[in-house]
Parts: sequence; structure tokens; C-alpha cells
Amino acid sequence: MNALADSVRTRNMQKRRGRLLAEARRLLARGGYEALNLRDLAQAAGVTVPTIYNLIGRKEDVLLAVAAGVLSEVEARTAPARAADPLDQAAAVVETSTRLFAEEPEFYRAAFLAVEWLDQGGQHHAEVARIYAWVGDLMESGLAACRDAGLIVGDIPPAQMAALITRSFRMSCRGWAFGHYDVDEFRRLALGDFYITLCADAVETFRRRLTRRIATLAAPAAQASTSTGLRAQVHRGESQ
Amino acid sequence: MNALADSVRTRNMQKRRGRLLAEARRLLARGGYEALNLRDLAQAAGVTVPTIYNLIGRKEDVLLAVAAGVLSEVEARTAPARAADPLDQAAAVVETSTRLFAEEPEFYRAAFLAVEWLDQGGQHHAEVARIYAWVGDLMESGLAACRDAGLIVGDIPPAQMAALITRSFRMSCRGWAFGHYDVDEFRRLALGDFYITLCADAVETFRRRLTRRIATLAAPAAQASTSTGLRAQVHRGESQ
DNA sequence: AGAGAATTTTATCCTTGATAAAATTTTATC
DNA sequence: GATAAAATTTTATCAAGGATAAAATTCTCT
Repeated sequence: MNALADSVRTRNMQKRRGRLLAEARRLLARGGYEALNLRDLAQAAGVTVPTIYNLIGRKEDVLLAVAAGVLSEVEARTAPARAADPLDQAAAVVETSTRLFAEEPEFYRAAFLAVEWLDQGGQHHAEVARIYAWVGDLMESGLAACRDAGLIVGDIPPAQMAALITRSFRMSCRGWAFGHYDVDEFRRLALGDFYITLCADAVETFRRRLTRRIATLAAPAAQASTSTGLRAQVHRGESQ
Repeated sequence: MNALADSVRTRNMQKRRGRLLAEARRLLARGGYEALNLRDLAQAAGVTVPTIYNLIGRKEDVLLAVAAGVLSEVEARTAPARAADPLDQAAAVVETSTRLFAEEPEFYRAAFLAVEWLDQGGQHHAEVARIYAWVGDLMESGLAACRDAGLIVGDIPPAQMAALITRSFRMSCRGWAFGHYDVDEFRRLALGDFYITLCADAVETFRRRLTRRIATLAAPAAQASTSTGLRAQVHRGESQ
């Protein structure tokens, strides 16, 4: 009962746990929430179902672990990266997200699906709250950088602006994670929302810069993507 | 086989169907998605499970019907209501939502949970798309009213602004539907987001009006929590 | 009233989350 | 190195929930 020991047993457990989480992400990212069931997960990881319970916990805990993974990963990989230009620094959240999403789509898509699922399930989860608190803080510090550079008037409470950006950012992430659009469209949307929000409290020169950037974003591939995939859904036996 | 007949049979079926949907809403609004299972639903409505399949369809169709209900209800109850003031007209979406949410919380909460669930489930649903397309259109026409009144500069594509407002609006609705905050907080958030977005492209005088309104909104406490955890650096100056 | 159509119910299947108890593997002690 | 104890994995099984076929019932129309 040596608690410190990095024993064979402990190492194997960690390895199995890692495999389980990796497979959970793969299943989630590929087939969405409904594709993640404990039997398939166990089989994919080469263990049996009760082992999942032993190594991770109930299904909710699996999702929680997937969601928690993204936070540590992101915190580790997000450089402090103080850009010279405060606008670029502020936009860094979006640019970084875009890069990460493009590099490891499976990882982030899975994490996002997990988060959205957990958030929907009644209870409050500290992990989920922490993730968005982290995004919110980044947004707010971006705002602060702009304010310090004299680019922002200061008529609107920064917290309120940060909250707005965070809300719309989350929706943009959702759209990507759910497969409504690709990562480029995600970047366009998130960056556009960000610039527009900044415009709301921007000094005149800064505002001109922002509107120019917004015009650039709107570029070629139009939108209309998300809401037009209207495949007629036949209602059975629905006589009106 | 008279299709037109408003026969006893048809009338009873409609009545049962109505009871089923009403009970579905009740179960959803009270216990969230997990509380809505077909057996309980059938029992609550005084029928058996296969009857649900006959009158409505599979579980997904029940959710779809609940979601669809909100659109017809809202379209019916939303007056054309051209306010004298274009700002008020633009904000009408939020004010109307607030009123409806307060009047029939069960109905709207259920519809929202249904929509969010459907949206998460991989497939595209025309009903869901239509609901948010409708919101987006209202937002855009509000913007148009402001533009026609000369309150908006026109540097930012209205569609992009409308999309931003719609995204954040949806998140605010979510928060209310999931019980993260009450209807007053919902109104504050949604209205605040709306005003900030308008600020982004507002003529100077209009912008002053908006920031004043924003300051008014921020008013009294409520709850800090929600999801952001942002500590406000309260900008209190600018009282004018 | 009675034939035939439409609807509801009875009975049952299958998937999936969850867990107790047995079997196995690892650790610690002599 | 053998063996007892502890920890972990597996076998077997339950219960809940979505879904459906087939029987029973109700309604319509002549």
C-alpha cells in the first residue's frame, strides 16, 4: 500500500486511463454525443465497462475529464504573447483558438461537445465555469490593453463588453464544434464579433481601423451557410 | 375515410395530442431534458406510449413539436407594433421576449430546452433554423429602422451586426432557460448586448443615448455569478 | 347493425448506463 | 521465492428508456 510508488500497476492504470480518454475524444468528435457509449468506449480502449468506472467514473465524469483536458492543454499552450499592437493582442484569443482548432480539431471538438453537454444537464460544473471564466478574463485583458493604449473611450463598462464578446464567442465555437461551418468561418465570425464590439467604445481613429478590418473579413465566401441547410423533414401522420 | 370530417375521432385525437404536448412542456420545464421520458409523458397525458408514436412520433418529434409551438405562438402574439422611436422598436424583440418569458415561463423554457437539445443532436432541423432566422430578421429590421432614422453610420454590414446580436441573444435566452438567472437579468443582459452592438455603428448623438441607457441597465446588483466571473472595473464617470 | 378502417393498447425487444460479486493481477511480508 | 493481502479487472446481471409488432378496441359509413 505504498502510495508514492510509481509501480507497474499505477503506470498501467494511467496508460489505460489515457487510452480511455483518447478514445472518448475520438468517439465524441466523430459521432457526437450519441456515439459515445460506454461499451464502445471500453472496447475501443481495450478494457471492459466496469474498468471505466474504476479509472474515471460514470459517464458524466468521462465528459468532465474530456472537458477538463482542454483547459489544461490550452493554458499550457497559450503563450503570454504580448503582441506589440494592442488590437492584435486583444484578437489573440480568436487567433489562438483558430490555430488550435485547426491543429487538433478532434481534441477541441470533443471538448466542446462535452462542455455543451455538461452545461445542459442541469447541474453546475466547476470545470465548465472555469473554462469560460478563463476566456472571459482573456477577453477583458485584451480590452484593457486597448484601453491602456488610449484606443477606447471608456463609456461602456469593460466587463459588460467582455461578457458580450464571450457570449458570442461561445456561440461561434459551438457552430464550429457542431459542424455548422469550418474553422475559417469560425474565425471570421468570432473576429467580426470581436471587432464590432470593440467599435462600440472605440476612439474615432481606432474605430476606422476596426471597420476596415471588418470589411476585410466579410470577404468572399458568403454566409447563409448555417440556416439554409433546410432539408425538409417529413412529419409522420401529421394532418393539419 | 373522409379526410375533411371534424369527426369525434379526429377531435379526440387532437385533444390527446394537445394534452401530450402540454404535459411534455410541463415535464421539460420542470425537470429538464432528462425528466422527459415517454413512459412518464404517456402516463401524465393519460395514454400509453405507442399512442405518442401515433399522434406525434418519436421522442425527437415531440421535442420538435414543442419547439415548433413557440414559433407559431410568438408569431401570433408579437404585434407589428411599430414604435414611434426607432430605438424602442429595435429593442422590442428583447422587451417582447421578456414579457412573454415572464408570462408563460413554462412554455418558453420548455421550448428553449427543446430547441437546444435538437440543435445539439447532429442533424439540422428546419424548425430550429426558422426560429432563429425569425429572431435574426427582427433584429435586422430593428437595425434598418435605426438606419432609416439616420441613427446609424453604415460602416458595418447590418447583417453582420444582426448576426452578432442574434448570437448573444441566444446565449442570454439559454442562461434564463437553464435557470442560471431570472427574467430580469435576462432582460438586462440581452438589452445591454443589443445597445452595445448598436453603439458600434451609431451616430455620435445616438451613441450618447445608448451609453446612457447602458449605464442605466447596469444598475443594481442581482447576481454576479452566471458564467463570466468577471470582476467589473466599474466605470462610473461619464454621467451625462 | 355490421363490415371495414383507424386508433389504442398489450406485450416485448434492444440498447445503454450502472453495479455486485467473482476472478485476476500486483504488492508486501516472511 | 512463496504466499497472504490489497487493489484492479472481468463476468454476469439489473433497470430504465426508446422503439415496435400484433392484438384489441373504437369509430365511421353504408
